[in-house]
Amino acid sequence: MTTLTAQERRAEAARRYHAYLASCPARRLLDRIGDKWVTLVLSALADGPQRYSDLSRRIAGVSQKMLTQTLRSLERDGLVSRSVTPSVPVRVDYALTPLGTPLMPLLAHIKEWAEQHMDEVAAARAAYDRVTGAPAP
Amino acid sequence: MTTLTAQERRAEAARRYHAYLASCPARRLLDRIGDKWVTLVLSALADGPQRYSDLSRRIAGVSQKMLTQTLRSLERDGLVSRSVTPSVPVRVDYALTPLGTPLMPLLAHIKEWAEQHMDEVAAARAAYDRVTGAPAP
DNA sequence: CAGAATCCAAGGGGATACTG
DNA sequence: CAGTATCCCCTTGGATTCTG
Repeated sequence: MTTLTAQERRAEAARRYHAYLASCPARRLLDRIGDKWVTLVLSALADGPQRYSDLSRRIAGVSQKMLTQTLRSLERDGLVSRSVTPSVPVRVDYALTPLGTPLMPLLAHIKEWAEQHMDEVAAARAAYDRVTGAPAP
Repeated sequence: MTTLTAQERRAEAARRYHAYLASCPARRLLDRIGDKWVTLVLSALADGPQRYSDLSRRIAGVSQKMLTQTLRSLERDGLVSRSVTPSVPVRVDYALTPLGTPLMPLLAHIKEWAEQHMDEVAAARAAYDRVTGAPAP
């Protein structure tokens, strides 16, 4: 007999659901481009190959840790290539790959939607806060 | 004289950059749809209005806390409407608004891209891990 | 039924310092 | 120059309990 409490059944359902989400392509994509630095790095590289220090300057708000971590993850995903020139000091160039390039039109599409609709969202938010009386607790 | 150390100048640049990002429409949109439960709730509601308990069952992995919090934020953004029927016990229905509805084609577009390309990303990831010898530290 | 409130563990991410 | 390593804070989110 599988005697499970309601709690245990819910926990099991949640576990399965998480496994499902981990395999969902759309969710995986959103996890990547939802990352703050990922989109910024990709957008910067859309203008052409860049050195590490160039990226660091262009994306002024990023820490070295997050920049390196983001670049590593993008390299691992095959979206960005990393090429080292063994000079002194070393020079490292990053660039979009053939796999990463077709991502840019999608980002452009998202940006377009945002510029068309996000002001309405902002207005809705202001109206909501006016009614509830709370700007953002 | 504005005598600033290199650290102070970098900190100031980061501060400005964060302020810029907070006002960037595309970034704000990505922050929303990058949220795990937001997309799942919106997708569920795309099938028509749903009660709280319906959503809770359909999105099996979500806690009540996150479901409520997500619904509140979506209501605040004007993407979802909340209607209370004062019966006993109360009944609450959620639905996409005219502002939230046009978001669905965008999500469909993202999903389409993901299903076309995410397997290549997975392959790149596997190749990367094979070379580096690390499945995922 | 539809939440609100509280507690708490895990992880993300910044600041700093060091290196080949 | 292009990182790596470490510390540490603070947010995120799950579990639990209580209510109208």
